[in-house]
Amino acid sequence: MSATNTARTPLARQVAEDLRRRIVSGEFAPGARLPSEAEMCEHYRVSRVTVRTAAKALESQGLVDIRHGSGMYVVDLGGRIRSGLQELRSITETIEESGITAHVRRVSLTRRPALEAEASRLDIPRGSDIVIVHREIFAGDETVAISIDAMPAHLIPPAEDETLGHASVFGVLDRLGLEPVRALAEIHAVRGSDVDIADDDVSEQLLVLLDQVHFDRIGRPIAYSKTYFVEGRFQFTILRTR
Amino acid sequence: MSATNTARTPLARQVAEDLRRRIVSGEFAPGARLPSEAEMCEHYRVSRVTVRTAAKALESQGLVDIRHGSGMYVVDLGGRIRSGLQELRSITETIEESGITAHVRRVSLTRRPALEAEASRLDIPRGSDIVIVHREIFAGDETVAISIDAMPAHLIPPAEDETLGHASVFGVLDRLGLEPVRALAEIHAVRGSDVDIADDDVSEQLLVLLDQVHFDRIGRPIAYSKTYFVEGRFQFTILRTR
DNA sequence: TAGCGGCGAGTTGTAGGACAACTTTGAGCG
DNA sequence: CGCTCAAAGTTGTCCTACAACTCGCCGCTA
Repeated sequence: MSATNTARTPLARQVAEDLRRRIVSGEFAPGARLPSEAEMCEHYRVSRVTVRTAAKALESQGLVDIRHGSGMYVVDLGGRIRSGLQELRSITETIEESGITAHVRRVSLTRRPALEAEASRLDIPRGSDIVIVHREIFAGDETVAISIDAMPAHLIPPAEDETLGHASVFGVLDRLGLEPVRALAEIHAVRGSDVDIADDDVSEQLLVLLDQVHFDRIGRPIAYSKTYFVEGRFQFTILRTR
Repeated sequence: MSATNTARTPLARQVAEDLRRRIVSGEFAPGARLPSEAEMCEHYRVSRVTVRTAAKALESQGLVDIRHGSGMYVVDLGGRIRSGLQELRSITETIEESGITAHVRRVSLTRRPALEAEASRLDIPRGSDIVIVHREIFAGDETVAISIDAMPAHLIPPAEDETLGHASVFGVLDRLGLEPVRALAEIHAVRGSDVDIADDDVSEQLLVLLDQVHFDRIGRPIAYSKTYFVEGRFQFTILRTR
């Protein structure tokens, strides 16, 4: 890393991401003290302001703890995972990180007019088309989750229909210049038998529904999704901070 | 607010909290541009470093959006709530904020030796005493949630037994100098009939279980709690950010 | 010798000024 | 009317300095 800002990503963000990578990679053990701000300035060849901005970002992510007069420490939550649902990343990615090797099967991809409720959630004219991707995520032969993703059709060129849904939906959105930066999620408990897309494997189970709307940087909704996790087969966590 | 730092809370934090208060109070509408950093410096009588630190904190809380060369804007999520579970605050407080006027009833307070699993979660010697508070939160005559809080008994002087659990447990912990700054939460879907503390009102319902461990600044577990939300009666949200 | 107190080095928090990078606006021109 | 571009405004980064806090070391004392 150098002080010359070749990319358009702010320096502080670059530093934060590298620091984050080094921490989760285990270069710094939980509870360990990180190098001082002065040392990091030398290492990254940036000013103290930049280092501090990066450090503060990691702190509010709950990754490190900054103590006045003492130093910066890697947060130790007793071996429990620290990357949780409060950080926006794809569901498949989240599941992978928990150590489960998951497979994704696209059940269907549909283009059809949006219902009233769908149009209102995506803030689009009622009756305009949306793209709906129905997927199943499983580990071995067990279903871990079922997901429904919906996006305004005008955002997705038909050429993408082939690829969309076989891997992360995020990847496709990124390629189209639609970067979701925020998502608002609700959580519900539902019976598998009450979910019409559930197959036999899950209809007897309880499900945790993660009901989300994704937004881009300027606050426009670009997708919504419903992810049904089969209770007990995959456990996500939420790190709450002050 | 003044530049003289009378309290021991850092200036940047004070500014962040006041700014936050002003935003949620509606002084700045969603989508509106906030005063520039320079203007805030004058208003709060602090340096730009402090203002920026506060602003960055609010940004990573998902409350504002800072755009290089343009300004700072209140995040607009289409009227949906923005204060979610990713921020650590008491459950009662969270419920109140959603507009529901909730009442708390303490069902019981018990001191007894910790079971194996409990001791391990709280990182205390097996068999040492813990304090268990069983509470019910309701709106009108409907049960909204049932909660179980457990803390190492040696942290709670018996004199507190009277008050503990009639309001927020956080308040008591604060007074004892035990400030929880992080919590790791798991979420489960459970049947009311499978929860032994459920009364008749909820035993027929589905419940969302929020299973948490609370930590202090240096990473010691100081409490764990299980909160059972009756599905459909109170909806919490999670704001996910990148 | 054990305990206490305080000094000092190291570290994070805040201040102020300067310039770079970026966005927005609007005046001027074809 | 639409385009270019200069200028003003705003956030990003750098530098230097000092305040506030933490922690270990060392000497003093009982």
